[in-house]
Amino acid sequence: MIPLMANTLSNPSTPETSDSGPDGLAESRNEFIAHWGEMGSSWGVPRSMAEIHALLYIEGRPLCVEEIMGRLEVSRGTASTTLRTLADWGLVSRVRPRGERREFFEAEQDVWKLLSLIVRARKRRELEPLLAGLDKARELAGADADPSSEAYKNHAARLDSMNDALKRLDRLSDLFIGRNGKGLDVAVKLLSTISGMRKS
Amino acid sequence: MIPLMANTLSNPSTPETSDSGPDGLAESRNEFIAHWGEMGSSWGVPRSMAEIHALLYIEGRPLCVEEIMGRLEVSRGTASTTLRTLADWGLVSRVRPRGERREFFEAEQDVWKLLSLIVRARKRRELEPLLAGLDKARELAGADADPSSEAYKNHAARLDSMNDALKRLDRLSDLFIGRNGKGLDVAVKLLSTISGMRKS
DNA sequence: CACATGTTTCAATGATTTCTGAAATGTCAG
DNA sequence: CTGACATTTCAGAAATCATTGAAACATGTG
Repeated sequence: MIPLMANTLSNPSTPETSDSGPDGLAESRNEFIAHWGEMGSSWGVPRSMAEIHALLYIEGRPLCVEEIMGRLEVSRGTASTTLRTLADWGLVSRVRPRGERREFFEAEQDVWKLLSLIVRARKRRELEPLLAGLDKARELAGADADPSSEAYKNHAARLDSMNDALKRLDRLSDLFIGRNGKGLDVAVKLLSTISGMRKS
Repeated sequence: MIPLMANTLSNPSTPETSDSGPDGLAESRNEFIAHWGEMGSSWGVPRSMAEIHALLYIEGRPLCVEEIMGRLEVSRGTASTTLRTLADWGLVSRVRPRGERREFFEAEQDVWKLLSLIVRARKRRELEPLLAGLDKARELAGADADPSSEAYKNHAARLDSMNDALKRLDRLSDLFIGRNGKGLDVAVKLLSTISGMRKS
């Protein structure tokens, strides 16, 4: 909710974060990274991709590849590939400080925008192909079956109700994606109020 | 980057009619099973678990283990383990026809109920642990840091906004789960109307 | 009880995904 | 163009995850 974009782009070559002893902040960051990585891996996202993202998010400042590699103990190859993917998903952006040869990476800091980017990516890569697959299944069903048989009608009804539900989810995710990563905030707030008026 | 997957299920030879059985329904079922399996595997669900579920859903009738094994070419062990998991998630139920020794399995046919069961399971197994993890990270942050430092405040704000967003998602999923798999339908309808009222 | 039938478990195996590291490629300043 | 540095790529290695198959277990039956 609070704009956290106060990044210290000014002097990226000088590590300005604390490097002193036992640091609660560092512990806390590690905890966050570990949990985010865990979650990622149970949702089909490579653990180190989730970890790299978590690191960039929780640091809140642009990091170079070397720093990421060192912090998470991943290879250059993994870092490069993963950062490209994260950039493709729109979750991190590339930054080139003036007079700096290296590339830096910075994670989106607005959490709702973040979630909406994730939803958008998964919708496109998984939900939509599935819907297309259902259409194909629908066609195949009609190919040579007797359209008046019970079996056909039941089967078609199953495909249709699945299709219907997933199309609604698709629309729901459109809502989530929202125009400017803000409409979604509104939507969820509204939803919260709805939960109170449930009567069942 | 995206591996091509062989489709193990549908092996559509020539659409020649009047052979042994060019059954449009069967083709259609295979198509559905293949796509559902595909989706499952990109969401962290073992392909064969998704396939078994798809088979039970699309057949719409109780099947015994033998039939499942034969249809999807999986081992007895996989079938048993997977069916137990599906039953734990509430997605399939065990059925024992009278005078029948074998156990039969039947998938939930109400799609919204189905989705709400999935949401419920993932919420409990993944979202809630993550929220607990964030709490822990929050504590660690307070351990020895200077609570008035900029670094501390920014870090805490990041954890908080993440926590806040995920808690809302959690509540949103409660709404989805609804009482009897019906309140959720209402929720989605309401959501649809919301999408119309925001233009930005 | 002994048997027949059906189910579960789990170590071993197999398959797939992810990661590494070094070579190839790109970029830029002089 | 050359050299210094940065990034990407990708074949193979490693790690992870899913599956098998057979033995152990369960349950009902004569």
